Amino acid sequence: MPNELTIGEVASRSGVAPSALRFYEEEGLIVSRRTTGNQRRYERAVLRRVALIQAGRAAGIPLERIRAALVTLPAHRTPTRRDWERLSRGWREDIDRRIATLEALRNRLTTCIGCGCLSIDACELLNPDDEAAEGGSGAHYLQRDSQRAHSPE
Amino acid sequence: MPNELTIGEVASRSGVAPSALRFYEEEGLIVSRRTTGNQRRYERAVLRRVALIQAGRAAGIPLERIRAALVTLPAHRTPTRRDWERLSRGWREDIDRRIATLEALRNRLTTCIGCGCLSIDACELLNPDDEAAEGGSGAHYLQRDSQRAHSPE
DNA sequence: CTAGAACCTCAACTATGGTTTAAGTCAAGC
DNA sequence: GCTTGACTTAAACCATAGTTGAGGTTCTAG
Repeated sequence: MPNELTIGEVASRSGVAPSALRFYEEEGLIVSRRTTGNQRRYERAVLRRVALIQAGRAAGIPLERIRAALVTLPAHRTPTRRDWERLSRGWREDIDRRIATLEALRNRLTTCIGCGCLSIDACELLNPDDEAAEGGSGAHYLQRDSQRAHSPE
Repeated sequence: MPNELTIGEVASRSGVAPSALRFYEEEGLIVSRRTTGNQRRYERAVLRRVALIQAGRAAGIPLERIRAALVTLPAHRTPTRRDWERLSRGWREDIDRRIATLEALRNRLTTCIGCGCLSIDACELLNPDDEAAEGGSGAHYLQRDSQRAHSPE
């Protein structure tokens, strides 16, 4: 059990491609020391950080926000509950907001499908502004959140 | 009340930039006829389609999927409940899956914050593979969905 | 000592979802 | 009839989140 890891080891253990790890390092999300031969060596703690990055990505949190959260964590020492609590609070709010947006949209879809309304023309999702336009834009109720995620598969 | 709309009218009524409307047309999500002077004129029905595009975008559904859904809708006639039902069923599943993923992550965050566990090292979110790596990748439980959305503000 | 796997850098490329810019055309009001 | 605003195209550009490829180096095993 080595206590320093090569990029390949981190990659296979975390499921993140070496190219992505290098990219995360460029972006300041993780760090590495270099061997005399200029190869990266990672502390085991980097696995935790990479796991957090993956969690954040899965939640649609932009890398920049993840980076901002990670810099508040100790780079070497195991994070304390306090560290972790601070970090996750912000993300929770984010996730809550995104869930709320999706649920609102889902409800609207359901209403539009299930409604016994005489005319589909009365549906607010399908008819943002069509008849009753009075300047401004339709579909205000759809808050676009700043989510982003990539399917690397 | 004109029954054909210029691109500027569609833009201001829908809240979508003219450049985006042209882009949607290129991508086959909407159509327009041209005046003798080569300017676009839109049927009012395009407003409904644009509203759907916005709804899909807000849900993180990729444009290509939205396009696929839209081609099943009548281009000119008002969609019937059947049309609409068919389209929205697929999206609902998508939204449900995305909500489930987010909720799973949120629960994990909450557990990790709230747990009275002796060591944060025991947390599965923070320790995907760290001690107990047996090949493969960590954080399997985080299904990355193919969401995408942009904040145009 | 040498083959081959794993690593290095840098630049270019991918995909999505558009915006911006340049150069020119059209439509409407005065 | 002319100015002004809205429209046209095409190509270039933006951000995010990486991947790919070329060309070269290092590490490890036999």
